[in-house]
Amino acid sequence: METVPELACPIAPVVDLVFSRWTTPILWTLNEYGRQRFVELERRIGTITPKVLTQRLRQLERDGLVTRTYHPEVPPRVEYEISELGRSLAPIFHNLADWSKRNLAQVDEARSRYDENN
Amino acid sequence: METVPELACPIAPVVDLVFSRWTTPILWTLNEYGRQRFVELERRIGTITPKVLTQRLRQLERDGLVTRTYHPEVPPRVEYEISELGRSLAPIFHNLADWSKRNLAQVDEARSRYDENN
DNA sequence: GTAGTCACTTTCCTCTAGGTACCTACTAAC
DNA sequence: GTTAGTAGGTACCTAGAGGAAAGTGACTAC
Repeated sequence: METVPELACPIAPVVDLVFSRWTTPILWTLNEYGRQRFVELERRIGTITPKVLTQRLRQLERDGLVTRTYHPEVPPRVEYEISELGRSLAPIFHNLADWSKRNLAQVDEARSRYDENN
Repeated sequence: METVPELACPIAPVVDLVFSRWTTPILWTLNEYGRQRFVELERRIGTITPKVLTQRLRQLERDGLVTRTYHPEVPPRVEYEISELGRSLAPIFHNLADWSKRNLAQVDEARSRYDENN
């Protein structure tokens, strides 16, 4: 009998790692469009603020899912790339996209049904 | 060029659905231990409060991932069960557990390396 | 007549993630 | 000399999620 929530659910740590706020769009974009600069990420994701993007990128770098390359030029140039470890998540992302395609409509139906009956 | 974050990342909706706070432990527990009552869930998950458990269960029921059965007895008895739609997520959970087993150590190593170099 | 069980509900409170806005150094270009 | 551009950093503020604690209703057992 464990009181620690991590042990009640073995995937809790990886969920924290991969599916915390903003990390999915960042990893997805890096995986989809390859190595790119800070502003490119910012524009592609669209609604993220630079402060939060920096925070999340630092965290992902620390976790070894993203590689940061700093070029000391003027103006400065920094490139972000998904690491090999990060790329190993691609099949899971693919599975999720697949599940989404197949079942998201059922979720919408369930919601409509639930809302009709209050 | 889309500014909507959902379109920048096709799996954003399913991430919101499945990996928002507390939903993973709940779904995992229901999938692992089968149909069970409110208090059983509460005890197994351990640190969740009744208020939040109710909220999350309602949401999962609305999304069609969980089935709720109310028995009008005294004291009242309510049973929760994972739905077929919910069960279709099991392979994804399995993949995550698998990835976790294989790669979580590398994440720890990456963190140690990062923290050493400040 | 009081305590206990269950599945919540309600009220109040805290805490922190995230947003806004502004600042930084450095140089080129106008 | 001022404007632009990059990759952030910093200070301040707010909304909302979530926790704590107590209440509820209906019945039973003691």
